[in-house]
Amino acid sequence: MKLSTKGRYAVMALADIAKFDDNNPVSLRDISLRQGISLLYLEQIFSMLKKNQIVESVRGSNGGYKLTKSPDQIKISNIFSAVQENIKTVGCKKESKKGCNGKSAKCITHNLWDELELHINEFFNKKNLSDLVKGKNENRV
Amino acid sequence: MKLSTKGRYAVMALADIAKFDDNNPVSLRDISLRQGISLLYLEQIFSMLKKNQIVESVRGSNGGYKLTKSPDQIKISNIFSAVQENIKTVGCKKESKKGCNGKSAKCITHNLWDELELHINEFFNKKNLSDLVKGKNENRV
DNA sequence: TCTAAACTTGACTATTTTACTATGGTATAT
DNA sequence: ATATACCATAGTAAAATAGTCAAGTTTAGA
Repeated sequence: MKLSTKGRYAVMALADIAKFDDNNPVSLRDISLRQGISLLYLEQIFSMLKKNQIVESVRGSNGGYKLTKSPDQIKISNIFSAVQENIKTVGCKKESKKGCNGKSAKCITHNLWDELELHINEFFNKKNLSDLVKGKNENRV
Repeated sequence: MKLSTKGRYAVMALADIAKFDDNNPVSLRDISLRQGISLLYLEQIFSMLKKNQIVESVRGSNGGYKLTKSPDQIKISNIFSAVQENIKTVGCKKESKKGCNGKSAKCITHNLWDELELHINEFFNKKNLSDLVKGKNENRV
């Protein structure tokens, strides 16, 4: 069970932007250099973030990306759902696998995985971007 | 972020055994049929569970596996660590990747992932096998 | 005693997912 | 005008997942 880079990079990049409280757009090139993430990969991720109104873009030179809302209004869960980093604890929800379909027998552990999903999502709903940038600039590269 | 079948199957299989409170060993063949898990795959998983003293085996015909402890003493976290289903939220712990090594710059989101790991592990430490088999036999296949 | 049922072990493999890279654009500040 | 930035789609190498295959050993019971 591991977190993929897509979700992790998305949060890292947005936290990087959030560290500046001014309204200037931040270029992907800068984020790429600071966070050590491939520029082309970042572009992919930001395309999704933009589609989901987490960020807005400013084109042209000196352009880049800005957050659409203030950091305390952007929850980790918002970011994860935008880049389709979702939690999957159980395969027997949609598919009707043997031992766990709509019929009589429900797999013994089904409830456990549902609870786990809730438990994890609760965490992502509680945390927002501003939680990450407390003590701004202290570790800036 | 998803749970692999190895961990899920291990818990399912052990819960299946725990449903019987008697001391008779349960054969992998029976578990395989009831839970719809490949017998050969189960053998692999139980080899690990045995090495970690979660179960003990009884050889010969009418043999099978028994729990070494009572269900309420077997935590989900014990099972997961036995089959090496571990939580990995961050890649920059051991490897010294750019942007997050031992030096000055610590990746902005590092603490978040550590907290997430703690949050998830807390759940696995709280839950044990007996939590799963409450209302025993009601949905038995 | 014999044999089938059960456990044991290690190697192997197909499929899927991840984590990107490559290519070829379009838009715009300077 | 042009360099710098965003935008979009396709491809792909490596790793992880989810098993299978083969070749045993052990032992209860006929």
